[in-house]
Amino acid sequence: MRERLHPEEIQADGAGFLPSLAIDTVIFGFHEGQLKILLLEYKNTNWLALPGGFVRETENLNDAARRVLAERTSLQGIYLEQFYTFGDLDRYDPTPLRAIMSAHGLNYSDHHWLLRRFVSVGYYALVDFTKAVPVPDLLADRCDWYDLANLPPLMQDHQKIVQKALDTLRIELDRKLIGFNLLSETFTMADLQRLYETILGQKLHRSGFQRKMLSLEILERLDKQYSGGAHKAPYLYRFAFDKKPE
Amino acid sequence: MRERLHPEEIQADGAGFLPSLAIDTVIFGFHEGQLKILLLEYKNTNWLALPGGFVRETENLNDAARRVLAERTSLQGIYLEQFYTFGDLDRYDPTPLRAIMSAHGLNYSDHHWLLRRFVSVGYYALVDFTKAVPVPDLLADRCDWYDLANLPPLMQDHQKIVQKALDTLRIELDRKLIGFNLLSETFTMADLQRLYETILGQKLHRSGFQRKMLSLEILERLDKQYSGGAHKAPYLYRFAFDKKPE
DNA sequence: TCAAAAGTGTTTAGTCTACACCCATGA
DNA sequence: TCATGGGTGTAGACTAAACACTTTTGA
Repeated sequence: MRERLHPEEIQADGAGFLPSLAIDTVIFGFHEGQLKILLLEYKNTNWLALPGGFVRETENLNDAARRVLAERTSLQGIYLEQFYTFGDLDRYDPTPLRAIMSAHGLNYSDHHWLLRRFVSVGYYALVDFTKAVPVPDLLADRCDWYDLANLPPLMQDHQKIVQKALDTLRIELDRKLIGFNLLSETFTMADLQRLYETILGQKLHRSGFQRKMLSLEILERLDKQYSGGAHKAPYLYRFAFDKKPE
Repeated sequence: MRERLHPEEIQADGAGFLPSLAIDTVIFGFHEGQLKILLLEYKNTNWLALPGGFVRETENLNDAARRVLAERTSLQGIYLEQFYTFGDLDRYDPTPLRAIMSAHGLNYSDHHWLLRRFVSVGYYALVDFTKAVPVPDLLADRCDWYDLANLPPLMQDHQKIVQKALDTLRIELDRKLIGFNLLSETFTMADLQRLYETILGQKLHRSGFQRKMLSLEILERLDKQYSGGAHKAPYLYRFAFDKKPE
């Protein structure tokens, strides 16, 4: 079921894939008050990059993005949104990829399809941190979460892609009620508020936030959660998909 | 200065352009209370299509869109925004293009690059209707404005592209103050309101609209316009770019 | 002086902010 | 019973909607 980039695909002339077109995904997670994204670390280099992939000739663009997402997180049915297509010429810098390929003991000609210019369609995904199982791709030896607030340098223009994804996420946050996709199925109002504050980068008023969220009428109140803390137990909530479809 | 698709480019194997990648532009204009878009009519067929083009190998994606826009409207420095990239498999229907090429007396093999699958990056542009000079491309014999409210059937998925462009325009309308790009340099408050009402598809309250626009502090009030009507003359306004940059 | 359109004032309703208060809970 | 976090109440500020009133213009 799981499909990966196979060696023969790397060596071939890109056959079976649409040429000059790539996909990059910014996969957001939320854990311990921190927004995180999934990054790949390439073998024998210090290059960090966004999970990406290519579009099969017989595959919808959006399906290709879903496939990339599923390959890296082992998750299906995740919130995924296309946000921008990056096509500047200065994206085209074969140096890192050549180094990565060398690290694999592969030395291709400068005309290898992976070294040519790509236009890349950017997607962002919102996943439940506790459910995702990061899986490296063939060229990488690690796939891990990194704090968005403290990102290491990224390959090519991936820093710019992350920034644009975050900008889009902030704008869409209240318009599309997408924040819930970053939490477990049940959560407290405080969890939700911490998430919103982290994404937006600003404090929100507790009582106002609660009222606003409840007024949307998309939250289902469940039993209280007895956390063991010396204070009133908070209610748990669940996002009720059916109550107000987008 | 003006660059067009030359015959040798059509006949060649797409050399010089990024393969499998296209650009489609939804060019909005506003005239006599109607939102309009520019469409191309192909020779000897009844096919109508959005102005489009391809990306040169040595050209930024956004520059390619600007080039396409300039070629069709003879305008520079126009508001242009990328809004979505369309990559479904069912976009791929070579029938219309084959018919168009036949109408030109050209009979190419099924492997001609124009007949292969394309992923298309969608842009929308907002132009001053009175300034644009529609210019057909090589394959078309007409380039004209059509009422958005009464569109004829379009080629391939162009109807869907137009709809998505309009959806985006509506969402961005107040967030980015982009409506002004559709009017002449000076306009009355009534002009502006009619434009907003047309884009949003709903009536707005006159006094509230006026106050809201003025409160943005981006409109510069000029002399009154004596229209000859038997009523109070309206002020002319100008959009003051410098007052509140985006 | 009248009708029509433009500009502004005013009343009202709704929403958001800030603070306050009470409740539940385990130490 | 105390401290702490959770839930709701409420007064004031701000914003938006609806309506009314005045002004300007040419017939």
